[in-house]
Amino acid sequence: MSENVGRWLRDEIENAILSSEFAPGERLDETVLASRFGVSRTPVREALMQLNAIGLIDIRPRRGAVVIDPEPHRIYEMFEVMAELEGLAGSLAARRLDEESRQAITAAHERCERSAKIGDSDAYYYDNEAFHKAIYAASRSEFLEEQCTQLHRRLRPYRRLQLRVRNRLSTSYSEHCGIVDAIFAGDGEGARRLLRSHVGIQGERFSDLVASMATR
Amino acid sequence: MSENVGRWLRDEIENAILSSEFAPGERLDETVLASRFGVSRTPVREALMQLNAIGLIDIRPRRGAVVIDPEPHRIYEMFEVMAELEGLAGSLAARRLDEESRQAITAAHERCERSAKIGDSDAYYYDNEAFHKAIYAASRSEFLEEQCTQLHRRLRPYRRLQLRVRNRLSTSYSEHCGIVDAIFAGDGEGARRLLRSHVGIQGERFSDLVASMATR
DNA sequence: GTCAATGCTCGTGTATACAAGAATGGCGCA
DNA sequence: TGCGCCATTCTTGTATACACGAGCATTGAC
Repeated sequence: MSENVGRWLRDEIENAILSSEFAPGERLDETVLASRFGVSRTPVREALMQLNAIGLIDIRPRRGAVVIDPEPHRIYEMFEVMAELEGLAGSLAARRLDEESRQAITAAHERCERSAKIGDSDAYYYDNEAFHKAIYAASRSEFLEEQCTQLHRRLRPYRRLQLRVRNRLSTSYSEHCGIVDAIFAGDGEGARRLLRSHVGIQGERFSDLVASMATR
Repeated sequence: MSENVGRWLRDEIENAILSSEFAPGERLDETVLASRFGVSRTPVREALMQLNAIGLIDIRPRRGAVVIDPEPHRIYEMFEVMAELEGLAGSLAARRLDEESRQAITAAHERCERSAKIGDSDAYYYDNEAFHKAIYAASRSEFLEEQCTQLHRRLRPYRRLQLRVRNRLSTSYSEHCGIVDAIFAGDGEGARRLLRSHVGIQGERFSDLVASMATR
């Protein structure tokens, strides 16, 4: 439990939304949430305000809060921006790589390899997240790291859906290999280009996304 | 005045911070703010929470809120990310340009020309902002537009300082010309490259920034 | 004289009460 | 029987009260 109830609640509700326990479009009643978590309405309101600022829910005056239900084209736009930021992180990482970051990336990359080899999509999901976070950290730009982490969080549910697509696991891993090589070789532009196409969703991957969103 | 007091207050306090009325490092007392704006502490707290989420202030439990005083290297990182996002916006704008966006960009560009010619740095400051926003809109990516607008807002005070630097006005305008040419020619990669170097702060422009921050 | 501990005061964190607006259901009229 | 308007109820928005924690000052002891 975090230092104050509001932040703790924000994390709780955020996780509930990201894990689809609170479905998109669902109304979030302050009183219901308050009794569910055993607190008063005040910290619930604080948590909702923060989620509103993050962009996870929509609060309309006198109308209450609802979980945002983003349209596919908006998800696409978010991936587009994510690709750009990850590309920047990769290019900075390649230029600024130090021993510590190199080890962190290597470790995460090897965990991805194991998960991909045995085809464990859940394990790969977590290892993949660690891999990308290692690259954010290696960029040595705190602000960029924060922005990437935040956007990554919001896109988390859709990333998970993507991994279900046939062959995506091994494709993803082989793309990781190229990215690691570029970063370790100090090839900033190469890392940028590879990360951009790794993260972005072009062509049939967009229809995969739409399809998986429809059947969820 | 906005629909609810909290949002109105957020804007008021945000403007006060961005215009340096509330200096970096300054303590924001809830009671003082409440009496100053003639409201109770509740909406003040809501506004502060939102500003905290945006990243303009820092709220520590039982310690209250202080205006964030970003270090120069962090400002640099923010410009670095901004450059990347604007580059993306420019490349998308070049590929997706329609008549409406073309006219908006042209209009803003011509206003910049007038302000630059007469050396009116304040007018140029506003026209420049409109110019960049026209490019965000031309990208036809709502999410990217939001992200750019938000980051632009946070960097606003420093942009203003930068314009004070000798010759920056005319240099900036001539860079705009190249950007407009690239976008109108449908040259996405050219627009991206030019915008990145236009927005980013490399070399001596970083020391200019640090110097202007110190003497403000 | 200096350092540490305790107590007081100020300010934030949470709860609750009250008011205002929006939505829904019922009743009346066409 | 259907549509529209009014009233009631529910939910949010704001205010205020109370409690807890942190910081600072003062006093006592070494």
